[in-house]
Amino acid sequence: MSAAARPPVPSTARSGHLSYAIFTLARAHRARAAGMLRELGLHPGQELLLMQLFDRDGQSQSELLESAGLDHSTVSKSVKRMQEAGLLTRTPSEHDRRVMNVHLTDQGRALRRPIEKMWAALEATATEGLDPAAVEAFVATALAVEQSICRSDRADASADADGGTGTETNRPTGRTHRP
Amino acid sequence: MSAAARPPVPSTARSGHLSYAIFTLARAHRARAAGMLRELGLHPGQELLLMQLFDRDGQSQSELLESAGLDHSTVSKSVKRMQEAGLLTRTPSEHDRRVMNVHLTDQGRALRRPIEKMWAALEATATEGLDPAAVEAFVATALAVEQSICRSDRADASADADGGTGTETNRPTGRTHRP
DNA sequence: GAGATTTACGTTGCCAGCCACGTAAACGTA
DNA sequence: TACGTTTACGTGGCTGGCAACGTAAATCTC
Repeated sequence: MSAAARPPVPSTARSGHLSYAIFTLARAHRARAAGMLRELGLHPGQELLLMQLFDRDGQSQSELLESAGLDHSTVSKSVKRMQEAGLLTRTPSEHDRRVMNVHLTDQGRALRRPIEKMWAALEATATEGLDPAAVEAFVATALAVEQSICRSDRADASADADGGTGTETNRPTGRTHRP
Repeated sequence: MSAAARPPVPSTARSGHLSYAIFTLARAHRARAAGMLRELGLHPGQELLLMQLFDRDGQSQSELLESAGLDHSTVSKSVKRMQEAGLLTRTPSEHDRRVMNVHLTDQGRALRRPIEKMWAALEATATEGLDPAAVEAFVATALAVEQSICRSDRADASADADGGTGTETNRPTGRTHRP
């Protein structure tokens, strides 16, 4: 836990210290968030779904995964567990018998304020002793980086026409994308 | 894939847009890295262990988890899988029969250049069209935020004298079965 | 209207990651 | 020497997350 104080940057990553910074920062941030969420009885990731439901209760799972940016199987499993925990309910839609509408229970709704407080505390911790202008600049750059990555992601998907795989070292599953 | 273009920030997270930016950026970055690693036959996280071994081959697992910042069980399992994949070997130490020294195989060593290229490509993608000064400022702020979080983490750990939390809503920590 | 396609979920399998428990070995102290 | 403590691992259990397959239902196409 205390080892993260001085991250010994591997030389292989030295050519990409921005990427490495993102990685280590995200890890520390995630660990801190996980610790705070644990006090609320939540697992990391669940608070995102709840926040989406706070904004719009009764979303379908597909809307939920779109707004939260998750995989549908992740949402399916998480929602199931949160239902068993009594945080929300799943009711089949009347108009479309495929969709499941997710509604908060009172118990789930009761978590809104604690989550808000947790989130604010996390933000206060993160921005402690920082110039607000630096924070704004950071957020702006973060957004730009994220958009660059997404843009490159789309470009990579469209340039995926080549069928050459040739990668059989491990088995991170065969590469299957592209409709 | 197209959904990630415009992240609909939940209102509950609006009080902490730096945290939210970290979260979404890390997700995009991680997804991009995972896609590139897949072409190398690696799973996300494994490249960090390899990079540590590139710098110092023959580390013990405890040194490895310290330098990579991971849990010992994670390292134990990942190393085991990577051993089965032929990337490295685990040999018991002679002086201390508890420790396992991890050495790269030729196959693992052969991944150094591809990982370097992958890392550089990822960095190029991330910093595409960005002012180098903005990148430097971003990295500096990221480091400051990370240190703030770690500092608060230590403070929280020392103030952990009270054991009873009273939260039995879910069960985020152990407590799998009642003691 | 029959068949193909798309959509919305469910489910499984696998991996990363953390926590907790357990074990063997080294170490420390009485 | 005996015994408790620390260290280094291994393992099981649980969750988050993604890929892939499967199913039911809505929709499109002919």
